[in-house]
Amino acid sequence: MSKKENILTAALDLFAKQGVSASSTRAIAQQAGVSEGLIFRHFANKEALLSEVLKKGIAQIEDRFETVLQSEHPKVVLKQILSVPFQLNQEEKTFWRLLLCLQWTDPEPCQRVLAPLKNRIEKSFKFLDREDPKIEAESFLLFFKAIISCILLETSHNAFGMVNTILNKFDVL
Amino acid sequence: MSKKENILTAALDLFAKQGVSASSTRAIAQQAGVSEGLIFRHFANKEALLSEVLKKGIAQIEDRFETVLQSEHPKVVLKQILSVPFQLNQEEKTFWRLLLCLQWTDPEPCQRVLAPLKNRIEKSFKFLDREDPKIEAESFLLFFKAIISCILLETSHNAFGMVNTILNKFDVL
Amino acid sequence: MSKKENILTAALDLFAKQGVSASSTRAIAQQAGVSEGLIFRHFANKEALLSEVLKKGIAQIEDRFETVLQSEHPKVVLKQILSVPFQLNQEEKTFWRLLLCLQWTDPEPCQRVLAPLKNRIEKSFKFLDREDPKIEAESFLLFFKAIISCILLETSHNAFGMVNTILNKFDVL
Amino acid sequence: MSKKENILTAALDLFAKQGVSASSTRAIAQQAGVSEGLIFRHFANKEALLSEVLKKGIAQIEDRFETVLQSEHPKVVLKQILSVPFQLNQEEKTFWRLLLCLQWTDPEPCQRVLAPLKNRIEKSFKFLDREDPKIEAESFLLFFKAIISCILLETSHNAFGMVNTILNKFDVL
DNA sequence: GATGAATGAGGATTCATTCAT
DNA sequence: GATGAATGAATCCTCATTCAT
Repeated sequence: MSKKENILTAALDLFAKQGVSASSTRAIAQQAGVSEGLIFRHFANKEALLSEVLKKGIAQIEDRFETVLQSEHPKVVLKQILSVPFQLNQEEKTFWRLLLCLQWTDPEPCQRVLAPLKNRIEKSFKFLDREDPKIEAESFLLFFKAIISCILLETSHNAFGMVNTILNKFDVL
Repeated sequence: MSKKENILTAALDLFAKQGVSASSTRAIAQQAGVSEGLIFRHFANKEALLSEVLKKGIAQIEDRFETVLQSEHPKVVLKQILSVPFQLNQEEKTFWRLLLCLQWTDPEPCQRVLAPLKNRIEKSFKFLDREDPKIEAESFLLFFKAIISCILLETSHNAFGMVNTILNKFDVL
Repeated sequence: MSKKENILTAALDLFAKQGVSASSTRAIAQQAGVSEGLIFRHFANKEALLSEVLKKGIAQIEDRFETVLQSEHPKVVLKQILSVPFQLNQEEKTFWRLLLCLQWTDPEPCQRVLAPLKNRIEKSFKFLDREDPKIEAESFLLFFKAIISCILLETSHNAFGMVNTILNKFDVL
Repeated sequence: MSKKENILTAALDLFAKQGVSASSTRAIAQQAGVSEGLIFRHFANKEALLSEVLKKGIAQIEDRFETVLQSEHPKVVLKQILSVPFQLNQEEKTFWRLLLCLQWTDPEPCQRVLAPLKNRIEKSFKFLDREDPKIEAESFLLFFKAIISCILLETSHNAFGMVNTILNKFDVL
């Protein structure tokens, strides 16, 4: 792994764990095993570093969805979506944590990630001829975000049970 | 309003808007119209200030729930709970934002606030003789949090519609 | 004890223990059981407080010497002088500590206290017809200071033995 | 001279002149011709800076004694020891001032420096078959400290005369 | 006489960032 | 590409001191 990648990884990790402004460039450099100066050779400033972290993470998330959302069957798609939170690897989890934590300061990245998903969900509910597919979709997406939060925060022991309950209530099983 | 209260208000505001570590005591003092030193005459340090902000906010939230959860009717209770996000005044909104933003660093305060609510929800679903009231309750609570997030982040234009959808799906209308 | 005296006592104590600049007026007020503002009602500022502490302590020391230096016999006088370090009460010890600690910043108070003593010692050695009474006196005074330091710092277990050795060497037994 | 050494020199100087807590890091930086931040890149904190100042100074003092205490003759050794205060260069003087000033807050460094000296003195008096070499040694050491203080504080015009008087009284000429 | 709220300057320390090498 | 020394502004916090009560 190149040093630049080390920096990106360390930054993601610390940003997600402690928040952006609580993560000093010094701490990032240390965790990356790199001199502090090097950060600024690769990235114009801390903000640019955050941008690259986000860019990289968003790409990863889009990959994940691409592999998962290949079915044409609307119910399968919806089930697949709610299975995503259980398939995340460590890096993806960390990145989602960053997205969700960051949204209170800057909601844009999180929305950017969720926008295509929302379209896809809405399309699925339209396919299923629901009365109000827009609201169904919004609610479903809300739950998607909530389940990820729940898993990342380890709020519940039974996230999987909740997903089934919800799928049932949304009648997509 | 006493200067101490000014400080608490300004701190809540900035903490919620920018996060705790991005809110300098100087900025808090400025917004409170107070000298920076005064903060540390009233609070041992920034952390203690945060603690008091949380304490005050939690008390307010508990008040809100107390007035709202007086019905004995389980369905009424559940409906009332999901109506809370729409009744919040500005200060309550700000405090919820702080709680939800903070949970990624320190989940305890948010959990402390939600714990009694969860019990109440579970009791309601038991009353309603649901098959698995625990999971129902957890899912319902998840939505509660999600709806508040949604309102605070202004993610959707139709939070109210979603609440109705959810209430419907949970069969509590 | 009046509050003003409380302040003086607390100030002496802290000044002697931690040095003047390391002793905050807040700490002094606390230890005196008094509000911080009161210090500045009784003393113009911290420096004036120090002055009064010194004034009071110097008076005490002068009292001590007055009672001790009444003999006309030169050898008795010299022995009496070296007995003083063993007769100090707690407050006097504390004040000597302040004097000796302070002398590295401001040697004047210590010198003011020792000047009359030096004259007395010199007179005694003149009485004893020593060859160079001035030097004898200076050396003797040096020992006096050193013995007090030694007792206050608890550097030796046998300060008393040292005094006898010295008295012997100065041939005043 | 490297900037780190500049800082150490400036710190020694100010610590010795004004005491540790009265010497601000800003003042140290100014006198060292260096930014305040640099102090904390080289030393963890003010206390660590003091530690290094002490470490460096103690090494210098040990050097001084090593070159001076080479004789086997006990009387020569004792004379040499009392000659040390007159041979100190400016930096050594400053450091002794720090040691002696500091001992009222933290006696350890001064004792650490004097401990080996005390042993050496005691050994010398044993060689000379004195009745009570331990007490002789302690008294002699007391005088050594006192003479240094006297020179640093410029209390007397005739420190040299005193040393001869004492050497005489201790019968080591 | 006494308090406690209040201040603004200054305390140590950390920050993001630059630069010579 | 990579380092580590260096900076100055900003951090949280403490200081001596003032003032209304």
